[in-house]
This record gives sequence, C-alpha cells and structure tokens, in this order.
Amino acid sequence: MKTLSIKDIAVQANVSITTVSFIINGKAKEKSISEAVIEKVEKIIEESGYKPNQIARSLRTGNSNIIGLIIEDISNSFFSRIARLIEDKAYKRGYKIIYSSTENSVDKAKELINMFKSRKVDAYIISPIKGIEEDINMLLTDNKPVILFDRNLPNVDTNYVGADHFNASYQSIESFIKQGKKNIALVTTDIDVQQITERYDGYKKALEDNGITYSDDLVVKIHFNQEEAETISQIKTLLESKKIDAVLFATNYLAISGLKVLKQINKKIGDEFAVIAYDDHEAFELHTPSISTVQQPLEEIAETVIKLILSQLSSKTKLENQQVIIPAKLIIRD
Amino acid sequence: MKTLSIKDIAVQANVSITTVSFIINGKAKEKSISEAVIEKVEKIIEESGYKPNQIARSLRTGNSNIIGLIIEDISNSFFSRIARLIEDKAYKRGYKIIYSSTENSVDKAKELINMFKSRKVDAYIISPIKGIEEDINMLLTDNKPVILFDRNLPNVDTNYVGADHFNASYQSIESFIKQGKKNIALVTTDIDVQQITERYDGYKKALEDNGITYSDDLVVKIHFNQEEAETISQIKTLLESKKIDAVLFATNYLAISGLKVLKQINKKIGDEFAVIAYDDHEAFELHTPSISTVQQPLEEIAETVIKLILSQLSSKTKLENQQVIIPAKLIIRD
DNA sequence: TGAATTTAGTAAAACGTTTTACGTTATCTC
DNA sequence: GAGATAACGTAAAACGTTTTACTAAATTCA
Repeated sequence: MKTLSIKDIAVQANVSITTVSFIINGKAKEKSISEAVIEKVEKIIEESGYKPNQIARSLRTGNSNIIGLIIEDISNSFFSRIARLIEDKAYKRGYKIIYSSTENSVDKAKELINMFKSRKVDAYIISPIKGIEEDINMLLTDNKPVILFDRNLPNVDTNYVGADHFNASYQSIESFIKQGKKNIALVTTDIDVQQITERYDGYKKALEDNGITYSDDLVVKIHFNQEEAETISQIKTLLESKKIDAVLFATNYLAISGLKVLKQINKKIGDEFAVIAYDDHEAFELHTPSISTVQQPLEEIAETVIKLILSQLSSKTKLENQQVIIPAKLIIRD
Repeated sequence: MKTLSIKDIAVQANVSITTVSFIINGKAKEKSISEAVIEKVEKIIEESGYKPNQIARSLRTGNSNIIGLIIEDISNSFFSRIARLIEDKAYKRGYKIIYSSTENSVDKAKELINMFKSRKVDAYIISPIKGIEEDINMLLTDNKPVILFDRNLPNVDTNYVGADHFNASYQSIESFIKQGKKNIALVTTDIDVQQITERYDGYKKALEDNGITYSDDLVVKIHFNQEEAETISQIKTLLESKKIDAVLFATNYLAISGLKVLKQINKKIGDEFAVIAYDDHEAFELHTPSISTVQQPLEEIAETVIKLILSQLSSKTKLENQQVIIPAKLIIRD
C-alpha cells in the first residue's frame, strides 16, 4: 500500500497540488480559494486519512518542528524529570523533542549536535559540557536558538537557565554551621562543569565567611564515569577515617552511594552527624531519617526554557540573550 | 553562511554530484571511481566539514536511521533506565532514538504513532496501551518493524519482549506464604494492560494454589492519573484498617507511595509485616529495612529489543515474529 | 463601456539527496 | 584490427512538499 501524497489528493479532488497545499496550511482564505473547493478537499483528506510527509516539508521549508534536547544522562532522575516536563510543554505547542544523552563525552556531544543539525532541528536545549563551545557557537552563527540549562559555558554568548547553585550550596553549609557542625565534608565529582564548581565555591565561601578553615582532606572528588563500587569505597574511606560531623553531597547519585556507605558502616544520621543531598530524589524523603536536600525548581526551569525557545522561534529578529537564575530551595527534613 | 550541499563539493572537486554521492556512500569501488578522484573528494569533504542533509536523504530513500520509542512516562525510572540502555545500544549501531511519553492516553499514543510515521522512522519500539491495536496493525501492513515491550497486546501479531510478570508475582506471593503470611494484600493500578493483569493473576493463583481464599477487600486498584495525595489516602485506608500481614505493590511508584504511608502511620516492616515491590528502585535498597523487590532484567530486555529490531531492519524478508519472555528476579532483602 | 481590480486558481521551480540508465574511452581477445 | 568488455564517470529523474509568479474570468468603477 503506497502511502498517499498530496498529489493523490489533488487528483482525486480535481484541483492542483498548489491548491491542496494552501488548504492544508490554512492559507486558503488568504489565497482566495472558494469555500466549495476547501470543503471538497478537506473532506477527501479526512476520508483518506492523508497525512503530510514531514520529511518533504522539512526539506522544503528548512525547519522541522523538532527541538533537540541534549542532556547528560536520561536515566538520572533529575534529567528525566526535566525531560518529561519539557516534552510536555513543547508538545502542547506543537513541537516534538528528540533527546540524547552525552554521557559526559565531548565526542558524543559533538556527534549529537551534528546529527541534530543534519536533521534540521529548529532549536537546541543543551545541558553542556566543556569542549563543545565552538560547536555551539556555530549553531548560533546559523541563527538557531540555543538554550543552555543546568550549566553554563563561560565562552558562549547565548541563553541560560539554571538554579542558583552557589547560593544553594552556601546556604546548605551555613545551615550545618548553625547546627554547630565544624568538620563539614563535601562529596562532589571531578567533571569540570559550571554547576559543579559553583557548588564547590559555595561550600568554600560559606566556610570562610564563618571562620572555618577549608581543608582539602574534607573534599572528595569522584571520577564521573567509574563503577559505583569504586565510588562507594572512596566515600567509605572519607566517612570512616575522619571525625566528620556533616556532609554535603553535590549530586543525587553521589548521595545515594553515600547513603549506602552509611548503611554499610552503620553510621547513623542524627544529632552527631548531618547530611544534605543536592537534587531531590524519592529515596531521600523515604529514608529513615529523611534526608535534607537542595531542591531544584524543575517546573520553573522547564517552563522558562520552553518560553525562551518559543519566543525566539516566533520572533523574526534576534532577541536579547537572557540569563535566568532561579533560586533553589533547601528542604530541611526531620 | 549557507550550509554546504553535495553540489558545492561536486563543483569544488570538479566532478559530478553522482560521483560525490557514490563516494559518500561507500559505493565508489563498486561503481569504479578511481582512487585519485576518491581521495580528492574525500579531502574536500574533510576540509569543508560537509555533512549530508539527512532530511533530503530520508526523502529520497524513505528511511531515516531513526527508531521511534513510545513509552508511558520517561520520568518513571523503569522507563528512563530502559530508554537509556536502548539509546545506547541503538547509537552504537548508527541509529538514533526519538522518544515520547504517552501518559497512558490513547489519543496521545495515536498522535505519536502518526508523527513518527510522517517522519518516516524505520522501526517502532512501543510499550503499548489498549486502543491502539489498529494503528499498530497499520504499521505492520506498511512492513515496518514493531517491537512491543513490557506489555503485550493480544490482538496484534508482532514481536514482544517482556518479563514473566505472572510468575514473578506468583513467586512473590509464595514467598510471603512460606513466611507464614495469611492476609496478603495487593496494591495495583486500574489500567488495563497486560503486564498489570498478569501480576494480578499471579497473585490470585498463588493464593488459590496454597489454599488461601482470595478476597476483594485485600486488593486496591489505584486510578492511574490521580494525584499522589489521593493515592496515599487510599493506601492508608487499606493498611490501617485491615489485619494485613503482607503487601505486594504492583509498580515501583505505588510502592513509593506505600512506603510513605507506612512512615506516616508508623507501621514497621519486619516479622509481623512484609512488603515486596515490583520494579526495583534506588529507594528500596536504601530503605530501612531494605525492601524486597521484583527486578526486571532491564539489560536483557533492552538488548533483546535492539537485537530483534536490527535483525528485522537488515533482513529483506519478513521474519518470523518472536515472543521473548524473560524471567524476572525476586530479590529478597534483609 | 472599457480599464482596473478582485477572485479563483495553477505551473513550475526549488529544497538536497540517491539511483537508474546511459555515454565515453581504453583495454582485451581472437 | 574489429568487436566485446571493462573502467570511469555523468545526466536526469525521483522523493513530496512549499511558494513564487503567473493567468483567466468575473466584478467593480467612473
């Protein structure tokens, strides 16, 4: 069964292809097609179930109604929740999402950008990594809307939406200090992206401002792509050997590993020892005791990203770039 | 900056478009293009950074190297983990994934299938819902490979990959019974999909086989799209009022809500009261005490799905449909 | 009434590829 | 040395749309 084309409809309705095209695209009035013809054609389209070939459309118009979403890892709940929200909102406005995970590999990220480019996606939503600045700049010279989120790139001049990582981290540490904690550790990753370094900077600054000397011994940087067993053993070393009385985990998956360690070594969270995790996770609320977390405003981030994209897509002229920083919320539990 | 086309390359190399096309597609040898020309053209392509326009390619060839993935909800960790695995494996074989969530809406599912169709995706991976049988059958008459996973549709004759939900459920209940439990509840959803009814049937059969009378009072079916607060209150009613000594939760998100209830009403899991959750979740291992779960073989499911897809895509003839049922694993914790 | 305008519609080019069918020359075979 | 084959390559159609520039008839206007 050959699939129908606009030509088949035209033949059946005994009008030209052009006329059908105008009707499909809602330009019938403007192009002064008579009511009678419009109805006839629409009826045929309806009955035959004809659907325009989007590929041909894209080839001709140069756009696709598709937005490309590039994230670190769709199986991380932070990203999958954001993806769902973005998908949802985009869908309501007639846009589809293609997504892919970079797994923090520069090569894969570059490849993804290329693939999206050759598929003519209309806009890009990227949670970027260092090393792809040039590729992004090429998109920008192509006049494609690009929104970075979660992490910013210093050398790229475009839109950015993200949480205020520095202050969230700062406040977390301050809350530890107010509880009288003195030996506050930080478990973070070694990937060199802005939102991670901000969390680190917030940690450091909060200590300084409160007269606590920063010590490298209390910070462990976990290698991104390693096995969880390795991560667990590194965190275990930290938590066992030191007289640490509080820990901030810089990502939710590090916190998960950390909680596993605490269970293994039977170290209890309570008055003697406090924990805060960055990025909420269902496990944290359920944990006994509940784990305090820094909640990113997912809904707001997604909404802002989509709003920026759409306003750019609908505007003829290049809009002013925007940097939207949304406060994160420290949720103290138990 | 206009983007380069194959024509620009041809002009620059002073050969025909055809020749460039043959070289790009590795048909140079076969079409007896000389080594010299090949090298020249490849050099120009390399230097200019030319990338073929996939849209034009798709229009001409009728396929896209894209696989469409339709799932219930990308923010559910079961699906996001499967998606990540599938994406990964597809990517290694040169295929990209477009995904979208149905949110269990028949209309949205139909729309998605249409959109994928008009984008000429090469194959479909679908975690289906009732009501889209006809749409899927149309894909099949179009000779597109379709793999259903997680849930099967009785009236659709195609490939299926999923876990053995009936037995997993049966075994869970049996393990309760072996522990001496008598009043075993089931918390499930009201969506009418195969993998959910199988879990229900396994529950019922295990009770029967062990001489325990089934009671409707011990089963609560949660409406799919409702607010979590509502869900929690329904589960609370169940767990508070009955002398229940064990519960099987039929999905991970129901189990999460259930655990929240237990925390609220301060009911402890232990010798007196046992819990098993379907589909693992990070929260379960961390929970105190750890929660036993039915683990689906994600890796195997993803691998099998991709294997089936690829063998169909590379085969000229229609292959025999396969139904792959993979055992799930009951993990008893603590 | 005849020029101008409006109404109703169409032909054909263009988007960037792949692929079929064909055209030269050079080489081989006997 | 003539016919066949191989080597090297190309022109042009086709994929299914959108859009520009156009035409022919009907209506309006003064």
